[in-house]
Amino acid sequence: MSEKRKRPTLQDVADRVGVTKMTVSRYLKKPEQVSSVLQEKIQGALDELGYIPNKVPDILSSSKSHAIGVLVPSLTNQVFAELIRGFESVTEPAGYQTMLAHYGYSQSAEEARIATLLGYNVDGLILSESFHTERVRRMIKTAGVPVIEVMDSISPAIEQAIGFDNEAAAFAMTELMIERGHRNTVYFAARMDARTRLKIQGYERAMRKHGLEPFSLQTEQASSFTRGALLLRQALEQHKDLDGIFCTNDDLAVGAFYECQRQGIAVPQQIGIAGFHGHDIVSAMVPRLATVVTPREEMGRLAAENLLARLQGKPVNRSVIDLPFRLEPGESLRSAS
Amino acid sequence: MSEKRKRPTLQDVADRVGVTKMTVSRYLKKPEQVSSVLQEKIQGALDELGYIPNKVPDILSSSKSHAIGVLVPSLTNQVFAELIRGFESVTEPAGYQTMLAHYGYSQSAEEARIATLLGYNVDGLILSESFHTERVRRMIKTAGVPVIEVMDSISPAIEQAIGFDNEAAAFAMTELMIERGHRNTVYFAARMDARTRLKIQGYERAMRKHGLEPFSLQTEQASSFTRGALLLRQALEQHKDLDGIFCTNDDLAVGAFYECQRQGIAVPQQIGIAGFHGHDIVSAMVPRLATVVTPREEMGRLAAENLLARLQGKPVNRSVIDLPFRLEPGESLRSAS
DNA sequence: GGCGTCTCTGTTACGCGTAACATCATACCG
DNA sequence: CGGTATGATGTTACGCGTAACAGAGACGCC
Repeated sequence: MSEKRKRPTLQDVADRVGVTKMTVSRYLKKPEQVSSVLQEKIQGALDELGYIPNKVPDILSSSKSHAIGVLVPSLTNQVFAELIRGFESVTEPAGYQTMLAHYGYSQSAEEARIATLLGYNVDGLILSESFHTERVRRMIKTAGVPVIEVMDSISPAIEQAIGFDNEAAAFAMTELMIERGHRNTVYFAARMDARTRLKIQGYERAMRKHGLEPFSLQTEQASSFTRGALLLRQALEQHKDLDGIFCTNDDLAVGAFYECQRQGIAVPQQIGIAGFHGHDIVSAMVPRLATVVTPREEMGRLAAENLLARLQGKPVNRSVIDLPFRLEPGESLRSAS
Repeated sequence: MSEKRKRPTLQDVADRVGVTKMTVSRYLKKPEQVSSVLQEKIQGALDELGYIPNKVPDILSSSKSHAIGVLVPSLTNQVFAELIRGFESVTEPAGYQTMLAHYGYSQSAEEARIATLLGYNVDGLILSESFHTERVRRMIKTAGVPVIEVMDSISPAIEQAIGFDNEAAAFAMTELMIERGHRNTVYFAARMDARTRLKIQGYERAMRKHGLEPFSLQTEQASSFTRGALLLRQALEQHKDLDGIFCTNDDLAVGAFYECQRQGIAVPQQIGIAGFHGHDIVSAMVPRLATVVTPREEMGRLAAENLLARLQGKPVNRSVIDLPFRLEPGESLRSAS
């Protein structure tokens, strides 16, 4: 019973039928090229042995793996789950397998993950970051695989970027808050990555434009509901006149809102709250929170479509695709005056 | 410029140094086995050419890919993101790459994904389901890779299961609700998978034990905050005496709670609410919701540790590992009388 | 009957990193 | 100095699916 039975190969199937493995291989790819007598016999042998196709030899000789490497900073962040869902809605029907890796917002980890993915001969790469080390750029160039950067419409891209304008989005929301009378708005940031810095820039630009003093609270920790509550308590201590908070993502905003509830602070009368991304929760809760709705799934879909096109040899037509965002005022900002 | 420069191979590096590729291969694995003169030269050539290690030939000849296939029904469900985080916290330091695939709760899709993953010669599989088609069982047996099923401590496992007892967890929470005076509790279910059915069984067993009539609302849709609100409206129409709802996961519970807020229904005085899993949000919100806290990350970690042990040839010591869950009463149930 | 054409199957070679074994030079020993 | 141990490098073969080409038989056409 314990003979280590090896997984059957094409040769095993061929031997059983009495043909060469080439004929079996043909049957698997284009059954009509094989005589009908053999078709049946081969299918029978495949079933009996339980043959499982092995892609590895073909990857070795053709260097095409039909797998795409997707790098995200974090999986527990809903944004990236939705991005991946959009991406796979295109790649999966096209027969591409996703190799997912995450790097915890660390550039050196990103570098290592890219090397690993290229070691499996992925046909293409999706990166969720717009700033990369020289080594990363070099590896990608050497490997010669198409790459798309998502999440930000930053130029110049390595080859192609698909995203939205984080700076402009933060600027627009900040202006909306000011317009609604939240002039002493504090920015809540977590996980200081490149995108967060862009958002802070947008926030600061809007504040300064209106003659206001920007003030941001930053933490290296990951964002979470709990973190939002902590930041709110911290902000109340440091900034007595506080009348608004703009959070780098919805989690912080939701957490901050709950803390307001606990402290008996009226939202939006005393403090206005805005988040970022437009996840399901901010529109489900009472009150609905203001947020910047970003095109997560569409980014994923477009990235997949463009990558597949390039795998078919089509050239990059637009090196930067800037998708629109949308301001959702919700009920957590004061009424327009 | 457009000469299609191929990715450098070990041979290219070797040629540049004037040795055979075997020497370069040795340098990469055990540098001390190569003379110090060559060490420098080889490193220089590696850097110059930007050599990227290629795992595929080795996978072909050794059938070891150092990759593990992880199958989850859905990525946007936070539960699985946390499971994967726990899993990778062990596999990543051990040098294993995760190949993630999801199957949208469809058995035929699961079958196809498993075949694809085995096509890449993954060294092991993690499945998030405890019920499988005969073909799936056969494929796994034929491929001869170790498999671990997570999310439920169901026996018999294909080989090994690591999870918790969904039926008992639902039973326990239902009893707690009854004890707290929520005797007309309705069960909210979504995505009718095997685990949901087990939870419903636990709920029904508890209700019947106390002479109460079970009543569950089910939808094939994915669960979400919005869905929880819809189900609450539906429940109020169909069940006038309703004084409690127990949701198959936290998302539904949170959504149902917000709908109570909108309708001016007092929680927990009029309706008690309980969720399932213990995500961050239910303990951050006001009031904190009752929930069953499940060991998501630990399941992932344990699954990884056990799988790695088996890849090193250790036998399965416990075929079913039953992890504890914990009832968190929160503030959304009436006080103990 | 001879020739081209078509259909089906077989043959050969390829991709590339590494285990296992072979070889060679040097060092060390009694 | 013969013999053996040691270290460094080279040689060979392997894994397995598939592209490209080759061959064989059947058929049709003039």
